[in-house]
Amino acid sequence: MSRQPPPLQVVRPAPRASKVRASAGDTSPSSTQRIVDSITTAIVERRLMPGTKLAEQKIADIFKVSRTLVRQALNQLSRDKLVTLEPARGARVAEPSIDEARQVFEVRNMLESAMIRRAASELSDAQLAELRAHLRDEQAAVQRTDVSGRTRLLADFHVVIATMLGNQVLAELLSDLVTRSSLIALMYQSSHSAEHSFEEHVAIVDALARRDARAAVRLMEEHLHNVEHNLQLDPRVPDLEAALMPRT
Amino acid sequence: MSRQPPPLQVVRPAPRASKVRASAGDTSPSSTQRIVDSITTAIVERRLMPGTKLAEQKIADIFKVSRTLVRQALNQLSRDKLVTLEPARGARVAEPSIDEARQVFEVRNMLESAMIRRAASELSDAQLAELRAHLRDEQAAVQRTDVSGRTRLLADFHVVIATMLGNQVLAELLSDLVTRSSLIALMYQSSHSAEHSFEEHVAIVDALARRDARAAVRLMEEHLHNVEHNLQLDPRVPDLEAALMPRT
DNA sequence: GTTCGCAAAAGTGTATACACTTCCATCAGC
DNA sequence: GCTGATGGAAGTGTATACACTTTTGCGAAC
Repeated sequence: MSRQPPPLQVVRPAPRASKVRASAGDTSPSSTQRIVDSITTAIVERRLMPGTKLAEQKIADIFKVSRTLVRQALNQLSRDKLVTLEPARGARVAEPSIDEARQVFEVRNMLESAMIRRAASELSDAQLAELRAHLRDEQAAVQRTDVSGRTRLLADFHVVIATMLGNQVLAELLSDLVTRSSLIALMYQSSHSAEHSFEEHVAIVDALARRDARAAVRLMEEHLHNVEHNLQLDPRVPDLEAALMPRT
Repeated sequence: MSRQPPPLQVVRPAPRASKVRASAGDTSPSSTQRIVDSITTAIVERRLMPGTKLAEQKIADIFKVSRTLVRQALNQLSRDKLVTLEPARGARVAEPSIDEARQVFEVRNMLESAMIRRAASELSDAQLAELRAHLRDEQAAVQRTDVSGRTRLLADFHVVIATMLGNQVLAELLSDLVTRSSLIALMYQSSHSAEHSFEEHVAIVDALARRDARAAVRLMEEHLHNVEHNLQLDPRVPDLEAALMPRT
């Protein structure tokens, strides 16, 4: 009867975490980073559900390292707001609140509308071509119903633009926010389809190609609005259930 | 002859770190957080200069804890970009590049212009009164040439507005960026006086009180522009010096 | 007098040990 | 049968140990 998810399934090593962080040719990422990336990917790809307990020793066993490194990883993840740490109670996959979701999307809107405005005037034709290539990847992933790949690609779209503008600070910030958004979408079962997101991305790039800044901004704002408002944010079922089943 | 700063002066415990982070009545902050706050404050208040080596054992001795907790703190600080970690070489106070400075201010501009626009329409009269109170504190600190207090208050101005808008996510993000800006200002000797910043803050609040969103946005953008462009960002002295004295 | 090499010292990276808190099952008392 | 106490199991928090890397100082060779 418990709504509590199962206590930690297998965390497979991530295929390739397209992290913005590791800038240069980091040939051998640290063990800690490996763990962070694996857990991040597992969360974004829905293999780890919100609320799942992340016991240090179990993760340590899986990755064959000591708890020391696992703790470092969990600390990093908690700063990203992907896991929550309760003193002496351990770590679990975060369960972002409705309010937090609202705030994340508000900040994304602030950043991304300004970003896309600049993109319309500053991106080179070559960069636009790269964006189109990214869109093709998105489409391919959507068509072959590659859920994890498509989730990552749809999220990366936003980060790629930031990177193209040459602003690493922005790219890292946005990377965090986009990852958080994925967790939020996962938590509040979005009815916004991947196809829909993809099409909106296409429209945005088209506007960029026309150098139509106003349209691009409008389309980006609509896109974010759609993603946010297709979440099941109404405190209906969750509230009742949460009220009847206080999690310990 | 070395331009290298002295190898770590005393890190006095911080007086009061007005961190956005600790939300509720955190009566006993963890040791790790104590260290993070102390070092952060020390950096912002210019008691620790960029490039200063932060040896784990020395810090551990100062705070009377084990290296374990110091490492946790240094990891957090490196995520805030206040400290740079080089594998097997240890931690030093970060020396943000000119390019990073540019990017930080660009992101701040994106966030804060959108923020101040919302503030103009959404802040209550009571909140505006609070802002005025904050301005009085700023003025007092400026007048009595309380360097550390004034630095903190001038930075807090921006975070306070974010908090008033009820967006914790924005407030935390901005808090990080503002702290980074302090380190940047410290590194590139700003010629922008505290008095000048204070006066610009007053003008911004005046515009908010008139509910003049456009003026508020314009003033905020000018303010950030002034702060940024009064930095000695021209790669003149630093470049030559750096070229002649490669840091090991 | 300068440069190179080597060994000791200092410092970081990871694992492990142990104290202490929380969780959970069992059992006595009602 | 139910409630509440109790002891152990599990898990987290911090310190310490030890391997390995970088740095530094000294002396030999040129």
